[in-house]
Amino acid sequence: MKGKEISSVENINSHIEEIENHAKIAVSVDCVIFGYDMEELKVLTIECNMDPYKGHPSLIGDLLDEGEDLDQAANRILKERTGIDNLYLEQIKTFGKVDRHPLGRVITVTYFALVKKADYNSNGMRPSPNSQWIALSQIEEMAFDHLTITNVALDTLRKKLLEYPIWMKLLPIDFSLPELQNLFENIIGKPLDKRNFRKKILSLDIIQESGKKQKDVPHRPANLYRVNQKKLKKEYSFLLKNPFHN
Amino acid sequence: MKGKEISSVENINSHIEEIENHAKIAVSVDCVIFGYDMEELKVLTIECNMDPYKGHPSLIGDLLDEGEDLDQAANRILKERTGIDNLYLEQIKTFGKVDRHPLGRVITVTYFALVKKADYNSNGMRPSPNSQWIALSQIEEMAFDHLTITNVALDTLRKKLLEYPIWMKLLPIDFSLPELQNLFENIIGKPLDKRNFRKKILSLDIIQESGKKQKDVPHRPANLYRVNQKKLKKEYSFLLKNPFHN
DNA sequence: TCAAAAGTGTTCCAGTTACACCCATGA
DNA sequence: TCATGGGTGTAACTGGAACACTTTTGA
Repeated sequence: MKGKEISSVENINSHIEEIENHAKIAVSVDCVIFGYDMEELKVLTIECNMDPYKGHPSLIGDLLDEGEDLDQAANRILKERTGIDNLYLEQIKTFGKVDRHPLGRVITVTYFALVKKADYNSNGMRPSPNSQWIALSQIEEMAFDHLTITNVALDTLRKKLLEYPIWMKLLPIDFSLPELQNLFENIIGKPLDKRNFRKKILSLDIIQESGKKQKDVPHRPANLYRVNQKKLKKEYSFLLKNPFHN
Repeated sequence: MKGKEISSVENINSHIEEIENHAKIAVSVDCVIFGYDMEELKVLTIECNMDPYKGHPSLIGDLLDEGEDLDQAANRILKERTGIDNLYLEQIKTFGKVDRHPLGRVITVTYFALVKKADYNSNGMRPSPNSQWIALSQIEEMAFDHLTITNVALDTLRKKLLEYPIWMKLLPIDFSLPELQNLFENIIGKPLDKRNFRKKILSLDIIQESGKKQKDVPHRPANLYRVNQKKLKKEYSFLLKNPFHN
């Protein structure tokens, strides 16, 4: 029996092909925007007004424009919705189930972004009235496949958190070690030993004492730290700017 | 000064919007197909016949069809090009620079796949004549942004390799520890200590002696091992089937 | 002076690294 | 008997985990 040849040779990657006549598809970019208010990790959502998901929170996103790169689109969306430019963002995954959106076929490229909540609240912009921060622990359902997306984003964040000091993108300039530990516990989802946590973080040499202390707390005030910029530049320079990986 | 409201409320995720009239875009799925022939890690490529990349190797891919899920498309492409169904595959990243493809705008969702080369060679299919396996060490240029994609795939593979025994997807049923070590060294890119490597792998309890030995080698024949199916089922069941993460 | 949370060191264990010689086979 | 690569154990080191008391502030 003579072997059949594997597939034809014609291919988008090898030969000229009629791209114009081929199926084109709507592509959206959705962002899982994380913020941390010294208590809980939250996600910025907008209320969905579309059957069958009416009333459910959905992620922040938009359709990709013709002449727009993916990272550009993510940045545009973040700027539009938070008022902040150049947020830390990273592509997560692309979701493309045929029936994932009730309006028709839309595949979505997803990103996660990290926002300092103080910036969000104090830029002179008024958030759109039907958007809100929801604590991760409070999220039960979301529109479309957005709960799945949020969970994948959280997994990604968890992993990155242990590899790189991206937590700094969620914190104000001055922060305390207990606040940082709480952030970690929130994201990782389990309590950490205080002494071991401090030892670990301080050994990284990525933060330094600011000299300041907490004020007006009904207990011993914590020392405030800030990021060691030298170390940051030397070892994590990609955290200094918005990384365009594309 | 009264705060300006952030963005309008209308949005693909919140309100009904004219999807039909919005920009639609060609979407392709490209696969970085890895194979290992007991010597080197290789990638399956096809020769590009399109200016300005004529003659360069490119990845295996195709345009996404209207009613096709992303993972489905990846599977279809792999089946078409390798003759094998249900290969191990995982989504890597989506690349969407506006000018990445000379035929027009095409964003590409990329996957990596792992093939046992013996399967590829012995399924009665004749590979298409202009496709070939290229050793990673030999790859210098590729068409489009495929070199970038391949490098990202390799990074992903490197990380996964240390976390899960996905290397089994590259090896024949019976394999020796020196072969496995060589595979690791090939992917990680540096030599490993023989004793430590064996200790580590054997302690995972994921392989067991098959009782067989290498034949016709001009030196002491190595013991052949195979995967411990019980352990595999218990701890890595996702390796038993093609994982549809979407 | 009390309540509340901040800050601080040491010991133990497990996993990783470094390292050198004998063994089985075919030629 | 030689050349070639296969197979084996131990000691030192490193990083993580467990764990309890003292300090500082505001009320």
